[in-house]
Amino acid sequence: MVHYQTRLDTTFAALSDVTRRGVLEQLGGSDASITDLAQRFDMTLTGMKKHVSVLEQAGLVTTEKIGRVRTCKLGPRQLEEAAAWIEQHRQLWSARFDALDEIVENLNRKEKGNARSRK
Amino acid sequence: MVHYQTRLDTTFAALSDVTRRGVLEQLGGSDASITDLAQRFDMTLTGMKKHVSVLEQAGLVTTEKIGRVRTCKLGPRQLEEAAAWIEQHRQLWSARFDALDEIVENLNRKEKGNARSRK
DNA sequence: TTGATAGTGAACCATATGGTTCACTGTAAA
DNA sequence: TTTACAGTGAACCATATGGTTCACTATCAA
Repeated sequence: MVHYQTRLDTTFAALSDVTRRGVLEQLGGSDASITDLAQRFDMTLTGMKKHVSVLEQAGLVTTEKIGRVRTCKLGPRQLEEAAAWIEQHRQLWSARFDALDEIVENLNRKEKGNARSRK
Repeated sequence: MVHYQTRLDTTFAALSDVTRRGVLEQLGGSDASITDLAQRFDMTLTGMKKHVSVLEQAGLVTTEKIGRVRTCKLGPRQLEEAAAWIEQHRQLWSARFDALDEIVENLNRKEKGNARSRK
């Protein structure tokens, strides 16, 4: 049905790494340079740069280089899509589980009824 | 703070593949065997088995083998965790963006004020 | 002008991922 | 009792991922 598969792919993939989720939390607090982040997560500049690139690719982060420092900020609200997907399916899920609950309950009730009528 | 990093890793990783998200949608409709799914997604049995294993590992799907067919159902509600993480950060996000909006607005207002006083 | 600093890119490495084929087991059906 | 079917596991393949080092560029500061 939907067509943003690839976007969702990259978004979820970006979120599937502890370090990157950490970076997002960090940036939730305040903007930071690559160096800041590399230090905080005990990693090479190059390594952190890669993570930031992945996040940027996924639109979760935006960066701007001023002079020689690149500042990273939380990006446009791409989490929305991921949230929407999950939410949609969570509801589906719940519906099914609720249905299941109901069936089970009905069975229990019948069970009781049968037990009573069998007496 | 939180400690379920690994769980989140596997959940998000599981969701980062189109086929697997497709399987989840499929199972949202009705339970299915590996063969069913393999056909529907034009893939080897072995390949689909792997996907199902990943989903099962992530707790998004449960399976039960009866006779020679393994039936896959939506699993316990592991989406909750992922949803919770995203929701939490979405709010953080929004807060920051709202703050930004406010700052911009204030700047605009000041701008106007200055313009007026400069006249 | 000379260092130090911040980031970048290429090359490399080990491991993971998404897929296949092939050989096998266990179950169902004729 | 054969034969067909559903699934499994091992081996393999190409590509992606998460990380490193090293050599380089650009910029800031003394």
